Amino acid sequence: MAADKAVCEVCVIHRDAVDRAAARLPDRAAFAQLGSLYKAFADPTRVKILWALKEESLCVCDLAALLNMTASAVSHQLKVLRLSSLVRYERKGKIVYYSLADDHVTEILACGFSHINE
Amino acid sequence: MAADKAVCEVCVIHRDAVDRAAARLPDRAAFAQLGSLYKAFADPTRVKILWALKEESLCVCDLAALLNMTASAVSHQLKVLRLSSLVRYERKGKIVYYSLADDHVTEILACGFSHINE
DNA sequence: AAAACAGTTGAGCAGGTGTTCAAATAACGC
DNA sequence: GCGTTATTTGAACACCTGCTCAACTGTTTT
Repeated sequence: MAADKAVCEVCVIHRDAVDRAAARLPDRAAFAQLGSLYKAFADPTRVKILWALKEESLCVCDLAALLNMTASAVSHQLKVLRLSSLVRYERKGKIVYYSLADDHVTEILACGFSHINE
Repeated sequence: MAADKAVCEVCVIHRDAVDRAAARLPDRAAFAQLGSLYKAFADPTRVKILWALKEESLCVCDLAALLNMTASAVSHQLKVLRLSSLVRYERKGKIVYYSLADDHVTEILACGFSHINE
């Protein structure tokens, strides 16, 4: 909490409220994780991919055809989703099947969807 | 669905699965909205701001002190949150108080937090 | 082995993002 | 009015993102 820069220390209006807020804030790492998690959802292409995988597994070519994109572009986005642990994959011969990693993904999609439909 | 580009039409592996997925996908606009919504959450600074506002309203200076940032930087991020309708504000004299726009915001934060803590 | 196919990867590039800095706006006190 | 304080805004800048293209893994088939 040691502010080394000349931020706004003089003009803190509500010291007590700031202290209470500071007390209930999770640690720095949690916010980085939360930001990364939402960032993985923060692109229409990736949301489409996740939505498409809600009911059944699909391979990269299927997703490319569904989204009318190149397999390369889809693969790049799948890598992002893989690194965020939002999807899992299973290789069967030449074909790689992707599916959602867990129910949290569906849950977060549902959260967002209900918000934009309010 | 008319693919005008030479995407991957030849190599669609599971035509029926792709058709089913296409049938249950919301329209294009919904994905743009969903992407924008998650994008507003997709930054540690903004997540901190939202988290700080969960319990009580705070002014810009309070947030700047809490996050150890300049009021300008905080104001820029508050503008993003305002445009996404995630926060509301109320002016009282010189001071502008910010608070969360509705319960959906808290809900989406909770969704994400429970995911990273699994 | 070679060709064909599904998928991945890295470089490159246009476009977007987050902070800083300086200037502008808005409300209060003198 | 003038100065001070709280907040907003726009330009500038470094950094990050998402797509394309070409090259590369694997795996199957011939």
